[in-house]
Amino acid sequence: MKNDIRALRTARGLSQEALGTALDVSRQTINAIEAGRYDPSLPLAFRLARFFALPIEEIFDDGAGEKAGS
Amino acid sequence: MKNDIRALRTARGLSQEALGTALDVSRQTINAIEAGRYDPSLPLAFRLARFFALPIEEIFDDGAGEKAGS
DNA sequence: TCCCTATGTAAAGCACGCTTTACACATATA
DNA sequence: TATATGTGTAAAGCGTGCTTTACATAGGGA
Repeated sequence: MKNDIRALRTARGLSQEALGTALDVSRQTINAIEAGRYDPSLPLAFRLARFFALPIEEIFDDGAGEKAGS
Repeated sequence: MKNDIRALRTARGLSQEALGTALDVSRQTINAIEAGRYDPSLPLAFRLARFFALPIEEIFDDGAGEKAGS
C-alpha cells in the first residue's frame, strides 16, 4: 500500500529516527513503511495520522478508489 | 482497539459469514475483530471502511482522542 | 582526514493477522 | 426429531509487523 509518509516527514524536517521516536517505533520500521516494504499495523497507522493531523485515507492509498476512467 | 463493526453489520442484516465473504476474509476473522480479539490489518480496515462507506476513524477507535475533560 | 548524522538493508526472533478444520450451542423450521 | 443457519471458540500453520544488532554508504563540518 502506497503512502505519503516520506513527503510529510521531510516537509517537517524530521529524520526517520526522530519520527520513529515520536511514534514509538524503530527507525527501521519508518524506513520500511516509507519504502513500501510492508504496511503499518492499524494502531501505528492511527498514530501516524494523528501525528500529521490527517485522516488515514489521505496518508495511505490502497488503490481501490481510482479504478478506471475519470 | 474498539470498533463498531457488529452494529454496522447487523444494521444491514448481514451474517458474519456474509460480511467475511464480501470482504474476502473468513467469518472467524470477522468474529475476532468484532470481539476485539485483534485489530484488522490496514488493508482490511480499508475494505471495511469502504464497505460501510465510512472513514476508518469513525469505525475504529484507538482511544487516543478522548483524553480527559470535555 | 576524521567524525557525525541520515539513510538503506539484512538477519534472527517474537507477537499478531488470517487461514482451515473442527466442535459446541442456540434458534428456527419442517 | 431432524436439519439448517448463525455464532463462539480453539488449535495448527503460515506470512507479516516490529524489534535489536549490525554493517555499509553518502554528505557535511572540524
